[in-house]
Amino acid sequence: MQKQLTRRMAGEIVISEKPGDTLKKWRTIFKLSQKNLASLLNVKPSVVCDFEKGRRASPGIGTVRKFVEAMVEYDRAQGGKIVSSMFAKDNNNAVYDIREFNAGTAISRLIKDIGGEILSGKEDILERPIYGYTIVDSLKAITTFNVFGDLYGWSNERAIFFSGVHYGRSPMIAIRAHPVKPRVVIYIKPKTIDKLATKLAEMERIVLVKTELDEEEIVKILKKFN
Amino acid sequence: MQKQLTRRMAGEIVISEKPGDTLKKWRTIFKLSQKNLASLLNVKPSVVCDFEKGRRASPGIGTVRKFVEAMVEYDRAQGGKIVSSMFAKDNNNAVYDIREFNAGTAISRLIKDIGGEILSGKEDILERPIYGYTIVDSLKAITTFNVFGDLYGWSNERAIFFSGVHYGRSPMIAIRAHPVKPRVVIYIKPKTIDKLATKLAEMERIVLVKTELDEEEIVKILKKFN
DNA sequence: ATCGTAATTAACAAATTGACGAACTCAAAT
DNA sequence: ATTTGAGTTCGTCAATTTGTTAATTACGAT
Repeated sequence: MQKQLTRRMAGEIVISEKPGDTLKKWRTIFKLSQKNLASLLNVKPSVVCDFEKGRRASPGIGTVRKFVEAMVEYDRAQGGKIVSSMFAKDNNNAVYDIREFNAGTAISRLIKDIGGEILSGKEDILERPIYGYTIVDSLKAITTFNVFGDLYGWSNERAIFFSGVHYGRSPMIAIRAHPVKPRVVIYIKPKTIDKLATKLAEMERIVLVKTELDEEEIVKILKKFN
Repeated sequence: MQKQLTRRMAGEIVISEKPGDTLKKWRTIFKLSQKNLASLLNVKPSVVCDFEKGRRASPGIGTVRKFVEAMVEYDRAQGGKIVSSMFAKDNNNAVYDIREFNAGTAISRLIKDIGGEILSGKEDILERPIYGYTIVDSLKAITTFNVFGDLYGWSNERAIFFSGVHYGRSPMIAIRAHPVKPRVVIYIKPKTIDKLATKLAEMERIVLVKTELDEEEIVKILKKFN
């Protein structure tokens, strides 16, 4: 479990636009001051600061490893609270399923196969292809920070399924606010549909659909797509 | 999805005992020669080799980032086959089961619990911890291209179970050829054991074991491990 | 107003990286 | 028998990193 986390942290730091910021993020998650962390690493606090501020553009992997391992080891010595909470969070992840298709699939076919009802979307868009989908719990998606980064696979030409939808306002507002838009939004068993939701969908030229199938059934059907 | 993979690759490289070997593992997964990769990176092939061979103890994260991003980007330009196959766990039926442990488990305990018989492996290795296992059908593993990417989960410190083993030559040869090695190889109900298999295991310092339990029973037992 | 703590910045020496190119091994192919 | 391709090894050197010390800023709590 620790090893898994160190890998994830390291990967995140390496790929981050601003490795220093990511480093800092983790340090604060582990509730360490620069001084504390520095002493764990047997270096002066200014070194920690230099890395966080990006003054060293490309630190060595040895440095990164030392940093993440020191933090995880420190937590373990304290009882491993942070690390295990990290994995607890992972279990109630907002993303129920995410997949890419190998070939494009027409939107109309997807809708037909899942027995969807179109709430908004002109016919000319319906034959456009999509290349994947994401199923998210709408509430968790909004409360969990950062999910939006993970919502889109490598193609934005995709469908996003929202479960736990009441009126469908919040998900569409979130999409409206986000710079990258999906082609299709599908509400899973919504209670009712707010007018604003369809209006926003029209403005964004997004196909809005509702279905009465649950997540499990949808995944089963979409397994056939490739 | 690409980003997820780049992070995972980067994390694996950074935390690896031998970053160079891990780098090489990924290069081979992406079916690139050193020359190919070098040209993607606008460097000379010897540079790639130096990193794979670990000439630099602690390469910068910029280097790691360049490497993994170049590979993923290359794959994307080719249609994204490798990356998407990485995420398609379901249609790869060569893998019967794959799991990570939360804590390390001594090799000796694993062997005892599954009633394994040690064919090769010195005592000093038996107390080493492993962090997960993979059960694969040996024939399918070899005929299906790409499995080797999926064989290793998060940790290389793992056991690999092979089912459908005749003499146990091919699986060991495959392991011999692959840059990243498991700690333990377990043959499920082999007919007989070829001498070459044990010899290769010794050369690689891999614990080679056979068991008469079938896949189902093994999974049941390993469920208790965490 | 000042104290203490946390964080930032600058200047600097020693060590290491990142890249090249030339020479080399080892199979496999011509 | 030689050529080609893939990979390895290593001397070299500019650029960068790693770490130190010391000075500076920022900010709550006295």
